Amino acid sequence: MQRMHRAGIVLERLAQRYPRPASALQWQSPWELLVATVLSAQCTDQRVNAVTPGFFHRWPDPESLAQAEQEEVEQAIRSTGFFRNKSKNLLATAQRIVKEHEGQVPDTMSQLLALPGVARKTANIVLSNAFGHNEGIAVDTHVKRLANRLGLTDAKDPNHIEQDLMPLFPQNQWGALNHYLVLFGREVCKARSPLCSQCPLYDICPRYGVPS
DNA sequence: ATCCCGAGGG
DNA sequence: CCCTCTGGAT
Repeated sequence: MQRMHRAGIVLERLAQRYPRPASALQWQSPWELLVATVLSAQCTDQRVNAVTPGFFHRWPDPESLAQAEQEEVEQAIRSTGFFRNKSKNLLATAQRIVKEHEGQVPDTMSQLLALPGVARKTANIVLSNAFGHNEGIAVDTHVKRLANRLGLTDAKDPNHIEQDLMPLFPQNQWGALNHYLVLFGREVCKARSPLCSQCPLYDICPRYGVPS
């Protein structure tokens, strides 16, 4: 089966499984989505959701966070792990947004990548979900794993995987696509003991029924 | 012990 | 390509 055809089925079936890809859009602003995405690194969304209400009440926009002390940011996000890196980067990002983008989260790839702590995965999430720009596909550990299992790519480097995936999917609604892929990887095509018996893609998966 | 919706640096 | 950063859940 050709990869293009396989990708079409992936999109169609996952759209059925996740009919309302709104949870990535639960955030009120690009700023909230950016912060939540940064916090989600190596951390479950449950723990992210535990700290975001307090965070956004205290620092609702880049202007307010830009004036914070790193110490208080660390305390606020401690439970999400990597808190020193995350707080330093978020603080510097907020200050840069105030200084160079008039307090608004930028909406271009190059401007997002220039923010400390923001690489392609985070930039793609923000571009596709906050701004509706279909510039790239967000490749995290989940997407990396499932794309390989489904035979959509043989690459291991996330940037190569993204280049392999982009031509396979119609270049629209990538916000929803990014959401589907991450959810599916987390909930079904799990790293250990994947739920193949419940998988909507088992019949097109080269790995279905193949031991280990 | 091991893993989790990454990014930066060597 | 490798390593490090982190707490919390299991």
